Formats: sequence, structure tokens, C-alpha cells
Amino acid sequence: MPDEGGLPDCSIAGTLEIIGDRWTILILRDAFRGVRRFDEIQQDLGIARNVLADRLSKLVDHGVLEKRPYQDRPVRYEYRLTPKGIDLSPALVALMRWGDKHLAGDDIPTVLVHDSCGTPLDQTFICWECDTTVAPSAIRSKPGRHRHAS
Amino acid sequence: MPDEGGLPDCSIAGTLEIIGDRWTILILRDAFRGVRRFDEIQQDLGIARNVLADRLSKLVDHGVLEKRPYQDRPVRYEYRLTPKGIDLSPALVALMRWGDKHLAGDDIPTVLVHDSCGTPLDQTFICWECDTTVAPSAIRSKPGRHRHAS
DNA sequence: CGACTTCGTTGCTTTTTGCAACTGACCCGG
DNA sequence: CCGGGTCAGTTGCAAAAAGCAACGAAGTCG
Repeated sequence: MPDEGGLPDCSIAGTLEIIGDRWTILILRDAFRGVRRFDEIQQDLGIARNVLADRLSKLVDHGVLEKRPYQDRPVRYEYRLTPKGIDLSPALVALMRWGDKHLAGDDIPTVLVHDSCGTPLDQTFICWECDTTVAPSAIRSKPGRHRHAS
Repeated sequence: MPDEGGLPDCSIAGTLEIIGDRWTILILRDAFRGVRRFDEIQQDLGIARNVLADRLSKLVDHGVLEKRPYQDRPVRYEYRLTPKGIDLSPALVALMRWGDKHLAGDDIPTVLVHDSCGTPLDQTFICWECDTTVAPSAIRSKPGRHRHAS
């Protein structure tokens, strides 16, 4: 993707520069699921090996994944989510939930539940001031701190 | 992307088949921001015209966008989000928030606020049983193989 | 009529992917 | 110590997708 001329006017664009291609989000999903080794990921996704190598190294460069040895005798590496990577979970979950609602039909592959009580979770917006959940229609967007107008 | 054999084992994969390419999410972001006409989108994103035409028609095919005339005398069309498309907002917001936190530094381009009180919003998981927000670390995923009445 | 606008399509070039074979480091059994 | 196996990539080449610029259609305006 061509550089948009310095800082993106929208954080979505910036985020997509890092994870916005056909495979990267799937690689991250695997990382969340515990699929962390090169061959494992490759087989799970059916991604070309060279492309996988490229995506992994970019994710490491961006600090989303971390490459670390998981055994010594033959040194083998795995790719683990960093805290920065783990912070992507709401995004992955949002994509999953959209697929559940609009694509999956009868067969919802995975449900997220509250660890302690087992209840399926909801993902929402919250206004701490009003102490209430906020529907998408009640959201307004405001320009943030000092930046040239669009 | 090759069909993964009928049922994706994960709704993320299914969702990405529809919106998981370099431009589509940006097109949707524009739709949310009110950028809805062909030339407007094309200029805003710098996307190639043929690619834009292709993405728009695919989004219409999938029922995420809707093509409708916005004037008659010369018939002109715009692309509007359907309810299905609007349902993607949590995903877009999650991507935006990640960019805000990890990429933008001091300079947060856009802030989402509660329409009625102006307070910045939070995006969280909620357990209605416990009536509490749930941190990502307290989320467990469960296979959801069977019908979960809609 | 010719110029201008909006929304694309067509043809061609460049970039990115996909594929399969190959390297290299290490282990193990015989 | 030799051949086979595993894991983590790399290399070279073909195929698919994206980028670019020019062209067209359908309508309005002057």
C-alpha cells in the first residue's frame, strides 16, 4: 500500500498497514489458539511458506509477535503474542462475532464465555459517565488532539 | 483465498473472506465516515479504479453495502452501509482503538464519544450474568458446535 | 455543439502470491 | 558415521492480483 503521506489520518489505516492483509489476521488467530510454530501454522492455514516467513518477520518487527526458542537441543522457535499482540483480541473477537451473526447460520464454531461463570459474553461500548452500554447509533466521533483538518 | 472446505472452523476466516483484503476495510471506514461515492472514495484512498469497482460490487453482493441512486436527473449512485455493514462497526472501532493505543502516540486522530454526554467510550466485554465487564484474560473460548437459537 | 461530471471498463505493467523443491541445523537408529 | 526424519526457513519460477492511464457511456450545462 502506498504511503498516505506521513501519519495516517485514521488509526484504522495505520493498523491495517500492519495486520491488513489476507493472511496476517489468520496468523494472529492461530497464535491466540496456541498454534505458534512455523510448520503448524503453515499446515493449519495452507499459506505459502515464503509468505508465512515474510508475515511472521513483519509481525515480529512491529512487536506484535515475539520469536523465541521453545527448546534447546535442536533450537526451535515459536511465535508468541506480545502484550501489543494480545491487545488485538477485541478486534479479532469483533470479526468473529460478525461472522457468527451474519455468516455462520446454524453452526457457530466458537463461543466466548466468562471464565468464572461460563456465560456467553457480549462485546459492547460503555459510557462510564452514564454507566450504561451504548448502541452504535448513539456513538459520535470527534477529532482528537491537534491534527490538521481533513 | 481457497475455500476451506465448506464450513470454516472459525468465523474470523469467514469474515475475512469478505472484508479481509488490503482495501475493503478502508472502503467501509469511508462509508462510516460518509464518503460514499465512487470518485470520492477513489480519491480519498488512492485506490485503483478497477480495484475499487471490484471491491464495491463484492461488498454489494455480500449485502454489506447497498448501491442506490442519490439523484435522478443524471442518475448517480452512492454506496451505503446496510444493517449488516453497520454491524461491522465494533470491528472497525477495535482496529481503530488498537492503532490509537499502539501506533498513534500522542496524536489520536479520532475519539468516539457518547452522543448524549460527550464522554469518550470504552469498548469491553460484558457478562450479563455477573453484570460486570470482563478482561480479555478472563475469557475462555468454547466450541459452539450446535444451534444456538437466533 | 463541445466541455464537464460521475461511474465505471479495458489493456497493459508491476507487485504480490502460490508452489514445490532445496538448504541447513540438528537428532536418532543401526 | 551414514541415511532418514524434523523443523524452519530460502530460492526460483509461474500465476494471480493490484496499479496506472486512457477510454467510454450517460447525462447536464453553456
